Amino acid sequence: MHQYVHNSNEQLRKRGYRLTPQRYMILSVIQEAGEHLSVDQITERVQQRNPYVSLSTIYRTLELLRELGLVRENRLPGEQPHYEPAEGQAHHHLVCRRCRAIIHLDEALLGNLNEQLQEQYGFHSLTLDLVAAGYCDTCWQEMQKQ
Amino acid sequence: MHQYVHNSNEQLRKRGYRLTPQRYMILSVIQEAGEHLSVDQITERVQQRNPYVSLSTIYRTLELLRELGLVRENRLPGEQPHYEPAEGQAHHHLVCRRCRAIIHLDEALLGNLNEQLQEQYGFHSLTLDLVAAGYCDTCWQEMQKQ
DNA sequence: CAAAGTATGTCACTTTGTATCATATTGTAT
DNA sequence: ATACAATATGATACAAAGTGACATACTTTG
Repeated sequence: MHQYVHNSNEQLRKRGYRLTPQRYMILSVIQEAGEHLSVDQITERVQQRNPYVSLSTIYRTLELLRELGLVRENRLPGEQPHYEPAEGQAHHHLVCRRCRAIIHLDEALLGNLNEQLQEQYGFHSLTLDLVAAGYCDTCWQEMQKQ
Repeated sequence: MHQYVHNSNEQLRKRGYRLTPQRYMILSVIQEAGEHLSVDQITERVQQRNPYVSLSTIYRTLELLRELGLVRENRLPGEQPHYEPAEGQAHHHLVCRRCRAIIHLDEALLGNLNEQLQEQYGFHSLTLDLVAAGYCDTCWQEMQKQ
């Protein structure tokens, strides 16, 4: 079992939940994808392994994993929600409001902001997601023409 | 006309759009609310002024204003999308994954990151939205007990 | 005024997400 | 090992959120 799934198992059990085959599949799918996945994509890939996993389970599981901080839920403006493993502490996106291009930014972008916020507000196990929305240069030029 | 709505009018016309009564009402409602509003709340308040404004128009308008960068669309995990005037350059939230409490953070939190990103990636009129998700101290304590 | 471009309202529809509940699985105590 | 409680799933129906198509209306321009 991969470290991420293994660790997820512990997190689940600590809170009285179980790592069922369905949850295992969902975690694996999210872990193995190199990119963030939509509910649709997750469903598709899970059902390739076992077509009888129900949509309810997928929604319930994603909600649970989100609450436990095991998956990160990205909700960029004008996009479906996407899910990815919450392995790092941060994941940042630069988005064009016009063409909707998405650029992933460096995790380390915000320095030690994480620790700062935890201290200042008494929060725990923080993850940071920055959404920077603007116009890419191409779209900007297009817009100026009009 | 308030400065924000006035400026929105210019932005719209520059791109060949009009500030119709419906758009004016929607902008005003968003501007006058001290907090960010859901589609529901916006609809309710707009229809108090004129009950014949249709839902389609509200969705279409929000999408347009978002694309023009006149309203900011916040999509926090486990929350409905919320809208607020995009007057400042940034708006940051600290969210508890368990009780879903939301704390608004200082606009200036990220320093000159805005300018940095614009230069580095050639983006224009950037707005930054940081979502910091974790557990508030109360929830954290609760969770440890189990 | 006429024509073109822009915007709205209505309604049907799709998509996305939720609630309920019977059934199944797992964990715990005896 | 068995019985019981707790947890999890699948199915179905349902609710909520959002979209598309199109006829009508309003503005702008000439």
